[in-house]
Amino acid sequence: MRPSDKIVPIREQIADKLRSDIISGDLAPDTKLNEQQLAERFGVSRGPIRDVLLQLTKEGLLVKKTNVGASVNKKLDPSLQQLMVDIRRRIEFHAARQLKGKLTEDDFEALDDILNRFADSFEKEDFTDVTRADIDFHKYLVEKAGGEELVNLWYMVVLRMRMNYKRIDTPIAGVAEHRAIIEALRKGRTREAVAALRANIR
Amino acid sequence: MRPSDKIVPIREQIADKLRSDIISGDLAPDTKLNEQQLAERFGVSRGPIRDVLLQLTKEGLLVKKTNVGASVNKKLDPSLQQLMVDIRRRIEFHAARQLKGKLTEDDFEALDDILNRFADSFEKEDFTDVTRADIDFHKYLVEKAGGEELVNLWYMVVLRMRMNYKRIDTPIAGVAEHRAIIEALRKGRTREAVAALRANIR
DNA sequence: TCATTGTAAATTGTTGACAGGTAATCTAGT
DNA sequence: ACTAGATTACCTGTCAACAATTTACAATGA
Repeated sequence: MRPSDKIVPIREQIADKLRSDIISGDLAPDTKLNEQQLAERFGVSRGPIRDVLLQLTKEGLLVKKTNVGASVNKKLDPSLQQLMVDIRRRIEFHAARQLKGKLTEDDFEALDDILNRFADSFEKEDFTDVTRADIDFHKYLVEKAGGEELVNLWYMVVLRMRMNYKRIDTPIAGVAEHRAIIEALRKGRTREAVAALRANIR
Repeated sequence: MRPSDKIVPIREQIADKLRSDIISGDLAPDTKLNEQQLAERFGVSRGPIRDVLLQLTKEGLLVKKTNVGASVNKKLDPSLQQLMVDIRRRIEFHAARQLKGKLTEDDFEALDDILNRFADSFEKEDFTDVTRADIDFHKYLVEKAGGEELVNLWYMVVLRMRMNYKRIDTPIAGVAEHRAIIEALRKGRTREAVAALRANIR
């Protein structure tokens, strides 16, 4: 089976869409999500929608109250935000160390592709896609190092962080920072990679 | 509404039961969980069961494959385990710092109650309950400091850690270690509390 | 006027049935 | 006896209808 044949379950697609909407700020905090409305919007029944809402709740993007429903979570207070940054760094540093000498040429190619997407979207000023590419970039490294297992944990942290960076003050890092990470990894210079990541994650 | 009136949704109870079974080792890794069987066992339909399985998957206790089902996750490899310990410490250290001067007499009472449960279960050699009490103790602190938000993240880490400590080699800390944590917190000595936590989390 | 109680609308939780996919079993042919 | 292909049984994913709960609103009484 070719990679391009990979089928994506409906409920994953819905989850991705909602995640984007929340992170980009299209869905403001405290916005209530109605199961029926979402079901009609995506053309499915309420079952898969409930799954998605439960997932996003576990990821921290939503909050659910019994018999009331799900709504968009609020921003983190500063001290928690700092903790999240700290934890995210721990995870990605760990990934960088694990990956020393483990990345193939295919991997670097895939990372380059993601960075190109990043650059294109940046030029078009499509910052939602920029964010997506940025997340994909880091996700690739984390997954390669720790598998789906670690990605789950990382995802929770990074998504929650991203909710706090609103459109206006988006301190999105440029392409250069990411290239620095790749170059350090390619040369097997773990310390440099870690330093580049530290500068990039904030 | 008195706290004792708090109603616990069925699906929470089922989740708790399954979590216990997995952490205690009653359900070995790779054990497949059949939705229909669980539904009959708990006397509900498959709907709530699916919710629970999805939750536990997000917590990292289970792994789901599309159209195949959920099964108990494997143990973490050592390097990931170490990362988990590291992250858990970060979270609880953060909690200890946040809580300086914030704990009321009621809080200390509640913590004492939990420790008594811990001691009782320890004497009866009911190590499943010991684990539960241990988790409750730390959970209380984390929740007080960071709310449900932080608990979610913490939970994922601590549950995954606990899966690795099997019955035989359970290096469960004693009551004394926990008392030391409480005493340090009571006196407002954050550094001591952090040190006590560091010794306790391993 | 305000508080309270009762009713109605809307929304979530749950259920059972159906459709689609996976994996195990069986059969046929070498 | 062993492999390949077809068939069957089982299980998950999805759906639509029903039950239970909450919320909003209006009516009643102090």
